[in-house]
Amino acid sequence: MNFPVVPLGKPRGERADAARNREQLLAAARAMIAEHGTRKVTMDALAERAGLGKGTVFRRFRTRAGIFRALLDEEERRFQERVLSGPPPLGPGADPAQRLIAYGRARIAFLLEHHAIARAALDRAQPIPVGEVAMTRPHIRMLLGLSGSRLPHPDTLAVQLTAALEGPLLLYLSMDEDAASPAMEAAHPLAESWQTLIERVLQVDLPPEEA
Amino acid sequence: MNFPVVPLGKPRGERADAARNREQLLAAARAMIAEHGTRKVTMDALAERAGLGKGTVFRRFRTRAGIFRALLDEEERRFQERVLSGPPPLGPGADPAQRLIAYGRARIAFLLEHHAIARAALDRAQPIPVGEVAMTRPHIRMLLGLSGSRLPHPDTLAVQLTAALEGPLLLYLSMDEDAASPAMEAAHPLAESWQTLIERVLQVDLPPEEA
DNA sequence: ATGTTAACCGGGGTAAAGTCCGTTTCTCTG
DNA sequence: CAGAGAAACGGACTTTACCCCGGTTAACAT
Repeated sequence: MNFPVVPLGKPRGERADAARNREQLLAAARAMIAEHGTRKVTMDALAERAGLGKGTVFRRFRTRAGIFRALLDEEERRFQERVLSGPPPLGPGADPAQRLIAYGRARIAFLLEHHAIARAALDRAQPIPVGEVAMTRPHIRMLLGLSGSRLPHPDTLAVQLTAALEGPLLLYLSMDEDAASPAMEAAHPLAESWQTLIERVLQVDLPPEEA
Repeated sequence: MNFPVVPLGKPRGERADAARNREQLLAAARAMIAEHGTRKVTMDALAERAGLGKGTVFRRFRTRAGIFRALLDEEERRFQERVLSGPPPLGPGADPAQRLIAYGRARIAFLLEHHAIARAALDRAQPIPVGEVAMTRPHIRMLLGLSGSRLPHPDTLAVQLTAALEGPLLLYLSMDEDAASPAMEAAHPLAESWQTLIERVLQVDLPPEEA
């Protein structure tokens, strides 16, 4: 009697065909976005392009926003790695204030780069499942805690700082579709302003040390 | 050769029937929201309830979100009046820091009260037309200017503070549909936290003077 | 190998947003 | 008051997100 593969632990592994199809769908979505922007990524078109049925697309991603969330998740994982184990000041090692500032800069760049996808990943039906696609709030929360600054409601403040960082790019800034050079112009003041915000909230005063 | 109608001046006043119908539509929408929540306000149902055709609904409001924007605009106007000409510290008269804090408190209460409509007014197709439905950003911008605090990028900072104030309620907090008592619980720390934010950004320190 | 089962596949079906265009209604002028 | 022109109306039409269900297939145990 030989032991079966993976006796338990996971309820069940993803089936091989399913995995293959998911890759095909994500690849097709990426291609369609590159060609025509997010607007043209319809469920029918995506299914046809990937050579699959419509039902399959919905089983994999639940909703249209889900596709973009999945796409974003990949990038997000890379980003998260840089934050969790990359070099300081983004990664561990620097002091909390500097890490917050560095995080803000990096996050703004990230959101700018994936702006179209990030917006399409929003689903007005449900609020953003904080901490799933977004690591921002818990990370900010942690750094606030490490900072040693006495803050009355750090959890709530973390929510508000998260909104201050991501909201402008998700909600308020226009920048529709093109946004190549105007993006860079918008990024700079946002990052500067974020630094000011952090310095004042943590009551530190770092000299402007740019790269 | 006689001159055509309305040489110039106004493009044209709104036609009487149009005005009447708009009122009917808004009233119907309000009733439907009160009865079944925003989810059940569909364009077809709204048209039927108001005794009008669907085309009419779309001409008036362009999009589904437009209905809720219109609804919100009315409340917003009332709110705006309190801010622009009401008693201090919300209205003019108090010092900028206190007004910012008061504005935040009032705004949080406002968004809490109209949470469902505000969320339904979001349109992921277009970003928020800043300054149209929302007076928040310009108001914050003005008060930052009046505060005398030297801030590097006040315009951008105003955007971020706006997001910090409105984002949590629009984007991140769940609170779906019911939110009567949990709402009040959520409101308090948000307001406290907003006060901290402002105090630190403006580098003032107001003693906790509660009502 | 092979039976069992749970997950997957596909495509046709529904509901709701948004568009079009022929028809009706208003309003202004003479 | 009559008539012209502009604006508003209405509802059928199109598009698209999302559901459903019968048939199929991969994974596992024996």
